[in-house]
Amino acid sequence: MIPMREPTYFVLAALLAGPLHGYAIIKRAEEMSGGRVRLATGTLYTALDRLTADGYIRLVSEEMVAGRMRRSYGLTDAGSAALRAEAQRMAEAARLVTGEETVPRPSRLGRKARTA
Amino acid sequence: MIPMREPTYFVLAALLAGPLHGYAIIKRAEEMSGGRVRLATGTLYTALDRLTADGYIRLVSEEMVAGRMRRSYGLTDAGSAALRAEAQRMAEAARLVTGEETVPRPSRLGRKARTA
DNA sequence: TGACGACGTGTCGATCGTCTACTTATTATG
DNA sequence: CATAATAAGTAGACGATCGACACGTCGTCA
Repeated sequence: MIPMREPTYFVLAALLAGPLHGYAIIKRAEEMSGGRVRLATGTLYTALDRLTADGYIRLVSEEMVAGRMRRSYGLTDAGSAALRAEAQRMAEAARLVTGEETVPRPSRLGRKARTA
Repeated sequence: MIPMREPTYFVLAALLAGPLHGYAIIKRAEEMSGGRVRLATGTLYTALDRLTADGYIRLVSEEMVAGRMRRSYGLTDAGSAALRAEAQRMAEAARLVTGEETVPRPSRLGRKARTA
């Protein structure tokens, strides 16, 4: 599944912090992208079906709210791996043009030995 | 023209160092991507027409070689700008997932390289 | 000599994700 | 009372890509 289109990428990215339902994914993607990425509903719901069929996300809950189903989806391990692989690919492609290097941001938790 | 698909991005990226003809673009894109990106001829030649119509590249030379046209294309200013904007977009999207930061690589040659 | 791979440009039909537009329905705001 | 926001979903069209095909040259290897 390489490469991924932007809407698909943001659907997965929106789920990084935990499961969300459809409409919340649209809002989260918009927020993450600084307002730039606005998932159309037609894109979102077909993407949810496709990503579920591909095993990248899975339905984690179905609750009835105001007489309507609210379905929440979460990343699977495969989806998380695919998302990270895609981020890696984009970073490398971008580097070809920007001439910049990426350095790991120092995390104060679980600091590892710096591999210079 | 946001976002760009990967083949389109690599057609433009291949021209960063100067004009190339069709087949050379395919080889350069493959080389730049470490062998991963292999532009199909159907993709390449339709992309060249489209990018020319959009003003991102332009025909810079037509020579007869072995009874056949060899057309070389070069980036326009608009194409160069679009390519950099796209690289920027990808770097930002990647950063959302990888949790890394990009730092400018110190260039000891010309600062603020002028768009060829 | 004949086969084969690399070079080189180009077309065609199918595929697939996305987009626009539409539908349905509840709740909150003016 | 109308409008916006929340919420889920479908249908048809569009556009970039892909694989296959077409056509021809050049150099190499058996």
